[in-house]
Amino acid sequence: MVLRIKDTDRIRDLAFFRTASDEIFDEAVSGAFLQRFPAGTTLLMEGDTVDFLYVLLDGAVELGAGWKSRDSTLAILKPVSTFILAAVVLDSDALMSAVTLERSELLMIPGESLRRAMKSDPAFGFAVSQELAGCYRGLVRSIKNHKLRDSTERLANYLLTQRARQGGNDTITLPHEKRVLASLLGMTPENLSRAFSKLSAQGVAVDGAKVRFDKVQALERYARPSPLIDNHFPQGESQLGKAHTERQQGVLDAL
Amino acid sequence: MVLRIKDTDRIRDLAFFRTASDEIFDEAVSGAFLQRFPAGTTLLMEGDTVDFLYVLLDGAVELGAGWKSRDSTLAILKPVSTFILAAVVLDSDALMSAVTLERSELLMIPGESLRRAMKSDPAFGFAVSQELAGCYRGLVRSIKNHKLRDSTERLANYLLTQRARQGGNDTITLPHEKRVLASLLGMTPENLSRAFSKLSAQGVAVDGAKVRFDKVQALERYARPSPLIDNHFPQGESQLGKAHTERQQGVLDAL
DNA sequence: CGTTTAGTTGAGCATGCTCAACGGTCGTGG
DNA sequence: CCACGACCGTTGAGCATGCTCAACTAAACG
Repeated sequence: MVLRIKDTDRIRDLAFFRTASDEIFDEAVSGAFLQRFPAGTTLLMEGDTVDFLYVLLDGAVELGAGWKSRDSTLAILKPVSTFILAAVVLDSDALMSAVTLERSELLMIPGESLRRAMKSDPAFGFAVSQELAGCYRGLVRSIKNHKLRDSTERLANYLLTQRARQGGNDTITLPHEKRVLASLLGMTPENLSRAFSKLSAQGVAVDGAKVRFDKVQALERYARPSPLIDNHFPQGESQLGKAHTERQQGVLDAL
Repeated sequence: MVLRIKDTDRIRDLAFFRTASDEIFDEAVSGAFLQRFPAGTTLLMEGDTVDFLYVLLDGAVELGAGWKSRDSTLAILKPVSTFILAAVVLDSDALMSAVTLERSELLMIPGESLRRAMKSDPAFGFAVSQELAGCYRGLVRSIKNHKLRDSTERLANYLLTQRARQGGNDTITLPHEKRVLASLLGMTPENLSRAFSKLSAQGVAVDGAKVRFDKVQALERYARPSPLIDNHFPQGESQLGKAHTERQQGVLDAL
């Protein structure tokens, strides 16, 4: 399946395509195709050789890893996110497996096209470096979130992040099932329940997927969000502009 | 202080300088200088704006982060490693603090020079992307190591990695103090002691900084090292060649 | 209606941390 | 040369966070 006109529009606006010339864009995207997958599809297993850069345009994808009968969620991606860019740049194999959580729409760009475009246009190469650097920093934030905070603190900060993204209102809707949210925050569903109960002391009231904040200040005092860990700070321009310089939302969310 | 001839030679051979032309190399390195720091020097604190790319040429550097009176070691770097490359590429502030653990020698390359060189030479830009991608993958390995293994398993794999790096002999020398090794492996010194005792069942005998392996097979059966987590696998060419395509030893070691 | 699945709640357990005490080594200074 | 102190490493006891296992409820779906 070849790209249709409107498909290219959707990705033309991605952080690392926006600055590219039309020729470079065409080169990078040559051989790319758009594909839909049902929920639960394994796109990639650990150790597989990586032939494509994936761009999640719609749906949700879980990145995970396993060892010796244990396995763990490393990130949950929401549109628009690229993934396994690092493996593509190094023409190497995947360190994480990727599975669709919902019916999803993905753009698949041949790795060789991408590498060729990087080598022929320095501005495009620089844009890819910026994307990679953003992914790296997202991972660092994620590690800090996990190592410096206990599970209830992670939940509190997650809720404040969602509040900021959903308009700063006093009530939000959780974007995932609670079991998915739990793995995103690095805990079991049981512990997520208990963490929600603990936060009732900070005015957090849960009803299904709706969460109401009755004492935002108390919650903030408890959560102590930090611009060095969380990525939702108003500092300066619009959050969208910020989100564009440092993307890969999923990874920054993630545990 | 200006670079002397032999200093440039030492960095000319770094993964992302090797492919560059002399002109680009000079441009990237213009304004760079070499500096020595005593042990315990804070090179960078979280949140500082980053003006230089650091290259550790000798000594050891700890990357860490803190929040709300807690703090944690994220990586320990050994020569030759770059650090805070991602912040430099994005011209952003530091997400980690950097402290020398020993007397150390560092090359400091002005961020602006580096970004200019990336934008003017696609081959150099691509090399920086490769370096970044390697750092990213090092972090992913590190997270997997931490989330999928308990502390004793991490120690066992660390010992096998050291054994491979030190020539596959039956006895190795620990390259760090045990307290540093503990933080590298993400545990307290007390627990490191206990983990060593547990591994005596697998033929691990400790005497100061010397470790002897009496039952390597048993240790390997226990540790189950994986090329998707550990970076010391013989797969194909020389390990050095492999280490060059995917560098930043410290980060891959790290917790 | 039964069956399934998500979510909650409770009890017990395990990994790893804190705090404290103790032994050994090294370096300094009397 | 020895005494002292500082620090690393070890060992033990108790504790906390988070996990497993199990039972139970409620809502969704056939």
